[in-house]
Amino acid sequence: MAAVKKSVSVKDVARLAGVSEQTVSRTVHDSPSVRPETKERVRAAMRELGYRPNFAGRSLRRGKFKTVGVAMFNITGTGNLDRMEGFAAAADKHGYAITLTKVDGHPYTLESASSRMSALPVDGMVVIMNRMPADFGTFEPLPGMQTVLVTMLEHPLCSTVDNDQFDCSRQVVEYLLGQGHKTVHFISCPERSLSGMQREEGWRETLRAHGIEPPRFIRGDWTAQSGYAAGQALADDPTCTAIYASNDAMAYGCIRGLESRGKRVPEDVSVVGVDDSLGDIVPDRRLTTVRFNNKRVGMWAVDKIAGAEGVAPGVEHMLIPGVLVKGDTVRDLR
Amino acid sequence: MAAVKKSVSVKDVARLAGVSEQTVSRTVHDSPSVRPETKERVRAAMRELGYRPNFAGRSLRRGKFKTVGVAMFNITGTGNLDRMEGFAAAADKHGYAITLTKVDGHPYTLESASSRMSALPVDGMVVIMNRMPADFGTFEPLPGMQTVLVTMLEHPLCSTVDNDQFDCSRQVVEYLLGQGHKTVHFISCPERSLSGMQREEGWRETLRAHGIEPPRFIRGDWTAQSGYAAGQALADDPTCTAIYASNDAMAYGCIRGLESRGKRVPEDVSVVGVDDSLGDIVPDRRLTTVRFNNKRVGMWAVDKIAGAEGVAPGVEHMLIPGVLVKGDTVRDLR
DNA sequence: TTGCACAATGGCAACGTTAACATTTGGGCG
DNA sequence: CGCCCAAATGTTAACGTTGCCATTGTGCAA
Repeated sequence: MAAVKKSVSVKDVARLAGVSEQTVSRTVHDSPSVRPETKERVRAAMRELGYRPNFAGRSLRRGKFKTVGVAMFNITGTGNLDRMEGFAAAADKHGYAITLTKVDGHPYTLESASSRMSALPVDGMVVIMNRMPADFGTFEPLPGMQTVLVTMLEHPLCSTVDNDQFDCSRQVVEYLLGQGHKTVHFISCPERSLSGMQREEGWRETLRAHGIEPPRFIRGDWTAQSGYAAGQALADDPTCTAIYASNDAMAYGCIRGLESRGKRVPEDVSVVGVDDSLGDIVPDRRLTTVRFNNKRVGMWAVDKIAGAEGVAPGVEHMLIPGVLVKGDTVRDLR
Repeated sequence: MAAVKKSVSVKDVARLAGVSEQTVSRTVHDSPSVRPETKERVRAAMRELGYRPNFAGRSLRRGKFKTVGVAMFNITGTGNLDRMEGFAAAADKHGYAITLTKVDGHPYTLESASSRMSALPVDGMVVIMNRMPADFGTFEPLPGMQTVLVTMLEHPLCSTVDNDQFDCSRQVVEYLLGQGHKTVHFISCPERSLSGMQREEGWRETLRAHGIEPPRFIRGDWTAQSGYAAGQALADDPTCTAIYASNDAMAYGCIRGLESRGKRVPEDVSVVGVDDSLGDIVPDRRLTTVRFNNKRVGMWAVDKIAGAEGVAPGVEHMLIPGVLVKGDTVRDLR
């Protein structure tokens, strides 16, 4: 029969097995200094009572939680699922767990994420930044709580990791220029998006680095509808032979918008997106796009915390490049 | 200066503020029986030392963790992000946190999810089931650990919650029949998917309930490519005036496949999908589809655990219906 | 036979917090 | 002036685990 007591402790197991609490503890940790037959007796007692180690007692004793906290201002967001996959994979590897917390974005500060985490059982924390927190410059992580920010911006006190948005734009623009296009038009995104702004900057800077003055760009809102409108607007521009859209949805919308005005892709205009999110959704085309490795971003963040294991860890900044995936929406003009 | 000691405890604060540890504890919990000026003195000490309550000590004392564990076999999956949004929202409401764990799917058993959670600081757990676990019938939740399964199947010992997949198909089929279609063709999904199988069953049963023998259906693989092939195959079938696809990607692929064979949607054939996932991705169409409320599914699961608060909670089964979203891909034949 | 090394196990204390109970203090009232 | 009550604060113990050190038992060499 199961025990009546709420929770079974080492003490109960010890009593039943006729050994000391210490021997039970040693058995739990499979210490070599317990005789096999004793171990078996203890294990039998554990099974009979349904013993499972109490996390609180254990971490109180050890002073470690073996858990990494993840603070998100928005749970729903492109790439978050892959990042979580990375968090979970890295945590698993180190025997850690992940504690997830939604942080209210009013105000949008690192401080609010940090204080939200402070009373939770975590050894370190990861903050996913979508926008620019008001206190980014002045924020100090909690003492003893290693804090990793998921952002392309560098922080003096916190390690950071993110997709390399700037490099993403560089790859796209240089690829298109390499195909003989004289310039690259751009469909941007809402200004509040940090990663989008970095893509925009990468586009502009790369063109300039090749001596090309960036043309006027269109600001979309991430949706295919806005890409569609942009495509229609750009269809009449004779200088426009290549379009780079901030994400795949806008790129696809743009293609349809161009087609609605009689332009063909890629024969008349080349189009490139970002995210590689349409592979299973658009059946008759293979969009040229950039695939990020968000899982790796997530793994890096958790590795940084769980892998440190007491070593005083320095602040590091990691950028993970995306991969250009060539589809059938770009034409070689050469 | 910050303290040199690793962690600051109530004892340190008490010493600095010149009060007892108990008074510090009372201040932390804002007890009315501490004089305001004393409280202020204690708070000043806490600030100076950078005190933050130790989770392990607290839950050891209380015997509660205020945390719900979520076990997933696959992190990446349609709707998981929305479900997590729901988990986090409900947890927040009750002052709980969420601990996320990836469970190895070999073997794919509830037991492995359960034992993975058993040593973590959680008061209850949620398991997201994508497939049928080998031990579904025999599984017993850990004593004292309330377990909620996210699945449409009912379990004798665990509460369950999920989208109502059966009702989803019923809504779609009855809507199409109501528009005057004589039958509804179906594009299914891989057999291992529980929710997909339930959609298939709902399609079949609803047709039969209307005295219609279900036509042969095509098994897709969730991708637009498979939907495209299905659309091409169905284009030549004169009895096919309405197609119901197991998800939006296949529905969209199907539309393009039909169009590639000269059929127009909805003039010649009506098409309906499931998930409402293409709203921001397909610019020039509004697919008729079913929108599920995964956030509500997630909230229900966590509410069930965090809202119970010691009350011995009965086993409940909850199905959350989706909403049919009417787009422009269905024609009224009447 | 004694001494010694080593294997196996036990006793104790401490981690940080807080519920329950105990004590002190001050004020009002007869 | 003494009594009692309530407000404010203090003391103690316990939650479950495990590191450290002590103790016991066993076999072997001297």
